[in-house]
Amino acid sequence: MTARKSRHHHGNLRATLVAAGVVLVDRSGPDALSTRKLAAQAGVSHAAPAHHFPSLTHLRTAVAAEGFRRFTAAMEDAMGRADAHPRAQCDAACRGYIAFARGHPGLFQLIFGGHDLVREDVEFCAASGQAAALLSRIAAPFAAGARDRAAVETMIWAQVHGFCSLMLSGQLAVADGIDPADWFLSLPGRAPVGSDAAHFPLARNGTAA
Amino acid sequence: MTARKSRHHHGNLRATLVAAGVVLVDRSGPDALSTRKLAAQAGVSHAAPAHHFPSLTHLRTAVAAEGFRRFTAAMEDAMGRADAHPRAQCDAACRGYIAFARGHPGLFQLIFGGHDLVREDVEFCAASGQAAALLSRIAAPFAAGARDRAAVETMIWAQVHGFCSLMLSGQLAVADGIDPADWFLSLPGRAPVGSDAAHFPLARNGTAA
DNA sequence: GCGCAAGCTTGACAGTGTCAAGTTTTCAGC
DNA sequence: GCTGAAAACTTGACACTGTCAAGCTTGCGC
Repeated sequence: MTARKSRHHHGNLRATLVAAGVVLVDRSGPDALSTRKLAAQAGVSHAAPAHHFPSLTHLRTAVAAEGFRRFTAAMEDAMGRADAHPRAQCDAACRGYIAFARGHPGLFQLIFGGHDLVREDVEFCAASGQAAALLSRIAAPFAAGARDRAAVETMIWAQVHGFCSLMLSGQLAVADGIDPADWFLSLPGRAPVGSDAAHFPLARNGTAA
Repeated sequence: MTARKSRHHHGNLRATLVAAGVVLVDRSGPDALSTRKLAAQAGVSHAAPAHHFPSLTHLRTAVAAEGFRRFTAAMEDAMGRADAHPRAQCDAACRGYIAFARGHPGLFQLIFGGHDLVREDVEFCAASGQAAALLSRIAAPFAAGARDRAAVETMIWAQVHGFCSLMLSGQLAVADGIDPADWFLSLPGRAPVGSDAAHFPLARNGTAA
């Protein structure tokens, strides 16, 4: 189905470019993305991508959207293999978060690293919105009111995201032989805390509830 | 002293390039950095920077080192204007952290955004080491043992850094009219928590100690 | 005053994104 | 089943990028 014979029309160029872009970013980082490289890899001329993406920024945005989908999938995957208990689900999501950042640093940095993206792109918004919705769902059991909910969401996200971000930028060295996710989950005072006593199997100081 | 007349020798090119680089990154983001642009701005030929920096990555690293120095200065400045109490110092450092991220998003992303940098550069290591040392000093009063100290450091840094990082990448919208630093400092469960009761003027649930 | 090294220039090269114009293919409407 | 128009792709060009190889200019130690 892909590139039957070697015709003038590729038939599926847009998807091919995005897929190749994901691989390239994953391997060589966000800055390695190049319309000409992807065009060559897809076997088309250097200007072909321009007919599917108005600019490199748009192509980068499409790759980032796919990155967001895989990011969400990483969390959902970890959650699917965990207990249904709210705290276990939250911990699992954090594990998925950290695993994605470690396994796909290029995509992680493309998504969160402040690169030039078309932030109002509908596909990108949908993909990032799904990730945000997942975080929101995880935070819900730990919050009473709307303000609590925003606060708990922010804390969960900020903590795990800051941990990943610092780890990737080399500012936070985790000792050899220690799994970063284990280390993160063992940190005292990790969110959610506060009004979540009912869903919190371990008390804040490490003693059983 | 700068560029006397218009001589062949600039006299202070290295420092001039870094200074112009800081301004450029501050204005237009890390990706706008270009040896030719800086050369033109300094009034020298396009290949002149190569005699002071082996590659663009080295120039970028020098700019990042200066960025780290200003980042540290922003925290120290806020701390200087705050009470000497450990908790007040920690809060002030967070305010400085957030103020720097908001005021200089380009430099913040250059430093922490996973860009290509010469991480073993001595000047860069010194600059980033000073920031880490400051964080360590702030965390010290809240930690009992060595493991606690690393954990508290990690939590403080991860929380505020994640908050800033998500804010800059547009994933975390702070309501209009609310100061992001105020909102962050008001979050329940913010580190340091745990063994810091003696230095914690407010109890964890918001009631006075 | 001389010589040499450092600092800077000029020119070139391969690579990039983007535009304009031309060619090929697909497909809807008759 | 043909036709014309639109979509898909190519070719060529342009300005821009980082980097290299030469050569020129200047300052400074001797």
